[in-house]
Amino acid sequence: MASAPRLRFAPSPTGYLHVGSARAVLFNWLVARQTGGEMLLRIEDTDTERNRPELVDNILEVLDWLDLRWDGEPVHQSQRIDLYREAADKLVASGHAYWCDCTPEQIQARAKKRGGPPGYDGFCRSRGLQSGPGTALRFRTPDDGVTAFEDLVRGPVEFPNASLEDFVLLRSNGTPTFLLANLVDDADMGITHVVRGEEHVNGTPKYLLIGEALGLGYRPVFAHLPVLVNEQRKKLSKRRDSVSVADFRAEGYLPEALVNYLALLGWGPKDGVEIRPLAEIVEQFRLEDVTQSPAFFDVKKLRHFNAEYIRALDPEAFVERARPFLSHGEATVEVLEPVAELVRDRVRLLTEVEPMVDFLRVDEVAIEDKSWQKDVVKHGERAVAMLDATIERLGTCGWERDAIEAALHAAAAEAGFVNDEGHPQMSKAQAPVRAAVTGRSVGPPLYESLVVLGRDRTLERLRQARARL
RNA sequence: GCCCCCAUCGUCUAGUGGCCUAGGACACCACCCUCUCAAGGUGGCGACACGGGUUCGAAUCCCGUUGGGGGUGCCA
Repeated sequence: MASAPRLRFAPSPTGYLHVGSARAVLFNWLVARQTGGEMLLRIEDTDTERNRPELVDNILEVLDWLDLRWDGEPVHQSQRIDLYREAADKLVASGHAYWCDCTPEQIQARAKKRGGPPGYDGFCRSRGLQSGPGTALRFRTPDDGVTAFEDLVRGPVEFPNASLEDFVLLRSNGTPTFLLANLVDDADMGITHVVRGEEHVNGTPKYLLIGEALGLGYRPVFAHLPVLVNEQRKKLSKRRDSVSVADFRAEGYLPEALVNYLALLGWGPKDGVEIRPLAEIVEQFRLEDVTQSPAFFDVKKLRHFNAEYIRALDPEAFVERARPFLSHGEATVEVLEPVAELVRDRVRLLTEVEPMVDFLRVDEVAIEDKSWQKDVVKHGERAVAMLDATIERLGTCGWERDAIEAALHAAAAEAGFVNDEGHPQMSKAQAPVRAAVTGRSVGPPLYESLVVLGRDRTLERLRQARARL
């Protein structure tokens, strides 16, 4: 009886979770959800030197934010060391592994002297060394033959064993390396699909060889995803590129938008519909359809997706999602609520909300120099007339949207902002008013904004601007 | 050096021998709509890296070249 697929995401806590890893999780998760299988989480923390336990929290937290949940409890390799040592012992006993006391310097020096390819030369293969301080355990790779495997995204892959060096299984401090722990755990956890980054392709024959030597009869299905690259077409790196998922969260991206976008890197739905519910992606996703070429992470397109997702929110939900990004809390929420829909349609990031409505909250608005020049000073006498007429009309009109609109139309006509047919030219006439009241050239629709601002504060700002002229 | 891989608009992709004078999306440009800005509408710019084959026919298959990437660690 075939059991349900088991996938795994196996990060090492050596850095914050970045978008490349997030995509790897997503693809694993998609397969798990689609097949009714499981996605397990395994923390690969065998390298005690670089390991930063506090980063595990970041990884878990980010996965939770993305809503890409794992099944069961996370497995920590650091708590399973005995398992790997046991496997190592078996390999020594069967002659598949041997102890080596060469230092990296010695290995390098010999390679240089030899003039050939760098890498370990098998120096200790037949020295019969015993385990001891300063000795690492190496795997004896076959000298001939090939190791082949089937890859869902790249098809059949073959490696000549002669190109494989005798790699380290156990460090001289006794800790297992990635290859050993990875294989042992995948087999032990019953992982059926290994879906991971392309950078692991070359290590796969070694992984397989360990399994064979152990007599495990274990053979998962592989899928190596093309790497994500930056504008220089280099693999995304945490050092060079700012690609931490937590940073995107802080910038005001919605997890749904990020996940949707990530799904489209290296894969596309047959019908070409890009922005769609995750459930549909789960249904349509196929590892076999994943592209083999690297993909550039395009923030501009992500931003567009984000704007679309924000616009799809209903006003109440929008306010809730924006809430964590409002540094003045309830005071901002109060002024945002009446214009929530108008603001929601104009922001691409949640961090853009506050600057857009701040003029409604503050007591005194600072007018940006650029706006003052462009929208007021440049219009000269007509701007003066517009401000005067507006102060006049808004002082007495009713204080609701339509009344305000009518008042501004009348003021525009009075100030001479009219076209050939005598209709008010509001695109120009509103500029001085907007600048005076909001301090900026762009923002939410003016009439609705004034309703929220209130008559007193509106008039006060208009008078102050007028006084500057 | 050696091993592995990739190659369609600027970017993400559709395309699996004829439906392709190559489709969509983002970006960009123009116009329309319009109280600013968005959104929306219309149109535009824009690609099969190159050279050989195979075939009646190639973006699609094969070989080579060029370009790019990944790996080559007592990192994962």
